[in-house]
Amino acid sequence: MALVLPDGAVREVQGATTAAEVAGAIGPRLLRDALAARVGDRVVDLSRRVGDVAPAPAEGGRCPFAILTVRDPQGLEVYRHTTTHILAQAVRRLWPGTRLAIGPVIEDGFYYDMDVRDAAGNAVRLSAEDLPRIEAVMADVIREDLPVSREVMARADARALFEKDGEDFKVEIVDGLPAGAEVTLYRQGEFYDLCRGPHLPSTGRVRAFRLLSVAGAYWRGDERRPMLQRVYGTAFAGQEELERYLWVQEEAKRRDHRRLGPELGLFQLRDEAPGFPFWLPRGYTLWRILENWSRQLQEPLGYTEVRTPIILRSELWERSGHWGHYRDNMFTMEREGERFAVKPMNCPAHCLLFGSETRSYRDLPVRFAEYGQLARYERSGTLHGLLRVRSLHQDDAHIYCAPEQIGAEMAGIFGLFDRIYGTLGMTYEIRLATRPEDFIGDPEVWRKAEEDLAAAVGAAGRDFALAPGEGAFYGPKLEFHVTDALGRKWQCATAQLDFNFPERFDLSYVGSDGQRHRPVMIHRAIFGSLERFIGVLIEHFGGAFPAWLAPVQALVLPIADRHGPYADRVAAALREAGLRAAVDGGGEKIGRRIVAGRLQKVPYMLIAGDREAEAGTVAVRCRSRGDLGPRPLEQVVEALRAEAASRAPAPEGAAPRTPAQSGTDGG
RNA sequence: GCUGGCGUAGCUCAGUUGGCAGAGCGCCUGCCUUGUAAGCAGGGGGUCGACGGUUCGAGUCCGUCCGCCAGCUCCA
Repeated sequence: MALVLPDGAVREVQGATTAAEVAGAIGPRLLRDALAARVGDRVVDLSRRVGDVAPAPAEGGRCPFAILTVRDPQGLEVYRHTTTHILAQAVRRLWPGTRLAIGPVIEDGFYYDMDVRDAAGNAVRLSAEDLPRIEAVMADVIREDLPVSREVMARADARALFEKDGEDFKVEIVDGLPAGAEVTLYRQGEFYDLCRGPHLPSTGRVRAFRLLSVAGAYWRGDERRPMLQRVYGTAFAGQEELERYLWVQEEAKRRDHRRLGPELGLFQLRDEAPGFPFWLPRGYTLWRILENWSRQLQEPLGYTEVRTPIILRSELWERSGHWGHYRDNMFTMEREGERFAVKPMNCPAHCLLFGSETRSYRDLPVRFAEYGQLARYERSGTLHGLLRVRSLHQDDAHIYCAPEQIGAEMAGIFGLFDRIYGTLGMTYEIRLATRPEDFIGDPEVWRKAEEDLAAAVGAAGRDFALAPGEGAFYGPKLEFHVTDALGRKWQCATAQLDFNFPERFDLSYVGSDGQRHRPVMIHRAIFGSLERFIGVLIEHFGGAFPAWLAPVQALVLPIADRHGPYADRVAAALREAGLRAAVDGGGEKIGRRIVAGRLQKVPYMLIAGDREAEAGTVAVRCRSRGDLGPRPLEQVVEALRAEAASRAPAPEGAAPRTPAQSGTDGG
């Protein structure tokens, strides 16, 4: 058969040749680095014979083939997967009564869920202090360089084996495998595990790993089933990559918006109102800047802003379907024998507004924007700073349009997304979330909506991943997952196509043919919720906002008391130009007040002493570049005004400087 | 919501076998009148998350509740 290598070269081999032999034939160095192989689109062990794993039509035909190393994402996955087995093996060596559940690879690492028990069968509670011990045993396993072998078993034999071992979870997994599935076992030394594979050729290939944490996790995610212990870990190609990853984790902790927010005077989270943030003047300044920016971008595009009631009668929610499909997430109340609910979404109210007058095709699209407050009940355990709250304000809009206008509207929405995320220096990935189990409407209509959304993404020249079953109950969603400066992903923006609400609210417009037609509805939010978005921005910028976003853009520091009046004049001149300025005239020495300003991450400090007051200048100190020396006041005001107006990124950029970066490849 | 951990001054945290509630930073006052990463001195500040119990005596032990953190689950 003919293998087509990634560089396009074709290699003729016998079907009985193993992937490892192919690697060896290509080069000894490749064989040394080889972790697994990709044959067709299957990732397989190096020990597999290519003829056994090639896709069926490959008989005599051409089959794509690649040797995977730790540099390939799929190779790294195999590498981490074997590391999970090494983890399980180590835990077993320490606590022989341990029963294993599942140990998958996840983004950036892996975990293994286990019921840890000692030889006598007593449950063992792991803590962070146990991790180094486990790591030491894992290092032993790696040092022993145990060959990893794959065995195909009859389902009944596998079941019997795990039953004999008391591995109840594995038995349950075997029983749940689909009828025709091949049951495979992977062995390394004394350890074996039910596993689909593939795996590294031997345990000695793992170079750098670290166990990160231990936490409880329910078997199969079901709180009625046993709580297992989940050990999280990660593995990288080498020590340097591992260190870099750990550094990013540390940096993420330093940037935690729950710490920075109160520290920078942005918001408070208080016991008095769990999930409902309190916004302080500086945080609310940031909020208003974002909200007004959003308005400013949307008004020219024909959006009209509305405001609808926060509490509405249950009949509305019954009509929209929320009562049946979203009630668990709503705050409800009863008065005079009637049920009410705080709105968790604006769409039903907007539908009432759309339907309140006769609409002509000439009026379409109608675009209602709203920044009003929503409330969603979230279970107490899910609350998390600003990223998961019960009070949220979306930069929401509902577009009512004719079916043939969907493409153009979606293009307009993509334009807004690019404008906003581009300005903030964030990229995004798109996921198409399709029909959930609990849905309203006609499956055929759903299918059409999903197709339309996919087409819209294609028309924008973008790619998407599928998120099956994760759509809203009324329609499929495009989710925009933005990547922040630390490479973490957050779901913020969303665009949803909805044929159901127009139906339920019997919405119509009069077409050019004089007939009534059903409009299509697009739900969309760009920031998502202001709360979450500000939380993400705080972590993205580490609190060091670019000048246009900074709640205080310039802090004026008089050297001595006698410079107070001049400092006030400087601040007044800045405010006159629409800039946000504050004066720190406290009795501390200048060095002390500079430290305070730095801790508040103010972009510019303007120092005013005798020389400056005399010459009408200020000594400019920039957050990233330090002391820039004296500049004429008018020049400083103008430069700062221009910087803010352009929404320029912070001079130092949002990307963190890492120990691994020498400054040449800063992202 | 579930499992585990935690809750002491505005913040970060000490507080021994149950025996007079502490430190650093911040805050206030005074001195200094300040020149680019923390000047000196003094002072105020606590229902030890809430409620109940055990005890001569509870920050400390027990119970219930509330909140926070991690994970599960869920999602903007």
